[in-house]
Amino acid sequence: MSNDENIYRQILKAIVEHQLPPGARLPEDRLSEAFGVSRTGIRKVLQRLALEHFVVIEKNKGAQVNHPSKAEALEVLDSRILIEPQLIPAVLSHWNSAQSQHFRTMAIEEKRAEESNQLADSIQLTARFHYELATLSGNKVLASFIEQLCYRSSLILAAYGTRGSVGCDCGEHSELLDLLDQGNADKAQNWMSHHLKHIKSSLILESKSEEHIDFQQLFSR
Amino acid sequence: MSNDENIYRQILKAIVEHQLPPGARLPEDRLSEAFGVSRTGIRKVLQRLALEHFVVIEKNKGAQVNHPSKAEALEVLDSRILIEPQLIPAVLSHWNSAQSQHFRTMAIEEKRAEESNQLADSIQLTARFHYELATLSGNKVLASFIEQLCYRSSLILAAYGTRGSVGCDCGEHSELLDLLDQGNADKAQNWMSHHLKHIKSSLILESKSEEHIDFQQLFSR
DNA sequence: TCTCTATAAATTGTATACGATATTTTAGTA
DNA sequence: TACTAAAATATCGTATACAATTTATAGAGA
Repeated sequence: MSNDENIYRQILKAIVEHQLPPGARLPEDRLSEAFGVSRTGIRKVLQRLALEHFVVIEKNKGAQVNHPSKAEALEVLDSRILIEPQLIPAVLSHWNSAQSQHFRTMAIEEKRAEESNQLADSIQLTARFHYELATLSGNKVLASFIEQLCYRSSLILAAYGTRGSVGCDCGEHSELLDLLDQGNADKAQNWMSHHLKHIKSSLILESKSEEHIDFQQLFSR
Repeated sequence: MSNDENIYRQILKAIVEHQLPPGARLPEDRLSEAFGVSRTGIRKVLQRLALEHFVVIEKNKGAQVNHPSKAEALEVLDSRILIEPQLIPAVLSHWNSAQSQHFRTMAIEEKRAEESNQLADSIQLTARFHYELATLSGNKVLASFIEQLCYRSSLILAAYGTRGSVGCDCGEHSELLDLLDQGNADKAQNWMSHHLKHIKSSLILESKSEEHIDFQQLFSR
């Protein structure tokens, strides 16, 4: 793996695992010092992260971890709701016992991580489950888009998630695997749809002081 | 618009309008000279274009216009087939006579450009029609993904399109507008699906010497 | 004439330099 | 003390420099 790619992944990991919270600043000097490369290399990965919406770069102000707007949060989830269930038929056409076994293992690890409050692992595994499932559809273009949306979802949960529930309370991923093992496309599709809608509806999007605080109104009597 | 953005759009335009054909090399010096900025700025936009799959950067070899593989071509079209028809209901919910008028105008310009063999304009307008329609769905995340897929489709047509047919022979975009004006979601959805499948099936993906030539087999008797 | 090799040219990768902009600190004044 | 202004500091944007690598060229030998 190239050095750039390595740096990219480390920073992305820190963001999606909530080590770098939304709004955290990412000064180029500090990062270049930390990774032992010049600012040139750091700028490259920051620009990539910006294109992928993980950080926001403001001219002459540098990069900070993106704090997704409510609208963005909903759009990301809606996108997944639109796409992921539709991938199920293609996934089923590649489904076999080896695949099943692989995903079972992942689901178990995931559950274990969640139960033992291993936040970082839990987040990673949840995203990977959805991403690898999308990969099984055979369409790499869509799969990598879904991958991005999964990671963005992790960031969204950092901003709007209910504390503790990283993934979903609505049952386990293993339920989906049961349906896939049965070859039941319709039910699997429905399950996926409900699953994502449940995550969406679990977001706390109320007040949360979106960007602008109206002091005029706040202090009027 | 920032200067970077300006350079980015100019190069992207040249690629999707087939002025820079698949495989064309993009040396940093020439570009920096042409745009009157240092290589630093050029590298930035080349890296962006690479992330978006419009160019391919090979270590120590620089950038060249991407020559999409057959698999990539099919995956891009399949992605559009999966998503774009699904957006119709949301589009319809925002549909009104002003929108209709706007798209009618675009469709007419598009037809005119195609009839008078204005390749570049024709390509741009075709992509814009689909992109702006996606935007009307209200989901910016999906819309910008569709935008990218539309531009990638232009590049794919440069590589695998039948000469002349930039967009679609299967009727006009105005047909879709009729269905939208009627508020017929099902038919509009079907139309979109058929439209994209038609474009997909019009690609010439035969022999075309994909990457590796097997001389062993070629000269065996 | 062809092929191989050595040299030269072109091109990219990365670091550094320096001016521009933003942020913080400090000093001064009401 | 509170507020403003100015200086100092931090940080970014862009150009340039130089080493590393690839590509093109030229010449020698078969």
